[in-house]
Amino acid sequence: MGNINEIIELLRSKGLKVTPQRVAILQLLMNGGHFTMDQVLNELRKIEPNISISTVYNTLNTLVRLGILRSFEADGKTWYEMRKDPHINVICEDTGQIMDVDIDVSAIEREVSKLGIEIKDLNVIIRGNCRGTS
Amino acid sequence: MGNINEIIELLRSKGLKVTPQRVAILQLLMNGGHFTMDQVLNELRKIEPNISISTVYNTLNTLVRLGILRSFEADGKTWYEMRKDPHINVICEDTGQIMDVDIDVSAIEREVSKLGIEIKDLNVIIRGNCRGTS
DNA sequence: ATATGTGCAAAGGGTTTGCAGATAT
DNA sequence: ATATCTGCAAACCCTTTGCACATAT
Repeated sequence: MGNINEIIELLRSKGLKVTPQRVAILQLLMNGGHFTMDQVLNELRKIEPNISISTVYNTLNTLVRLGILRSFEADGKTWYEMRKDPHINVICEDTGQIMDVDIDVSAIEREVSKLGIEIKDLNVIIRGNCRGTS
Repeated sequence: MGNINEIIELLRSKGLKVTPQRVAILQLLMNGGHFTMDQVLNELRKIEPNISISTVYNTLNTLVRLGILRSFEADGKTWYEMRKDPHINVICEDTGQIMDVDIDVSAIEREVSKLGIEIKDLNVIIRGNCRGTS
């Protein structure tokens, strides 16, 4: 997790320059979880104290465009996560946290494709109360 | 569709005052479709030329809070629609339009409930290309 | 050497807020 | 009569943009 050589390889393969900022951002996100720009910025400042808002946005948006990250909007902010198998994002109204729930959504994809719609991205966002789950 | 007496009844039943602005907003949304605040404002100004941004926001947010409308976020904006059976919102990247696709999502609801999560709202948002569909 | 990336500050777009005057009950 | 609602303007996020300097290749 967060393997540096893997990250360098990934950036190079996409034609991106390998900068400390980009490596740090990818290391953070590769450990899993969901982050807003603000959360990324705060974490990154521990490692790269001078990293700027625009660099974080630039990087996140670039990585989304290249398909490395996914983004979705909730609570008035954009959230970023590593792109992986389609899943469900559950937003807990008590804790404000977002968690992944791995449920098969291929039935929905199949139905929608049948209608002639080419799916670029699928987001299942559930707002709820996760008390009872840890 | 947009039955005025029905709307008046609805507002009264929620303890809201029946104002021309609220009636007009509900009439618009009861005909179906998805609207941003801006779209609502533009439509409403045809009927109530002096209606203000804050009134539109106030009304939309109040109606969401009372469960009459649903809202979700996409493309940096909040979208509003009448609350009805769970369905899928497909955002067409070409036309920018949002359309409903009625697909059963109860399987997902069941799975998530099993995990002890109390669902307050379920959103399935698909970004795609609707060429081929009309 | 040079194309690309970074940091800063300013601008942009959507949404909320505070408040005085207006309106529904 | 009065609690609620409306409209206006200002304030508040979050995100993007322009540009000079710095850095990776």
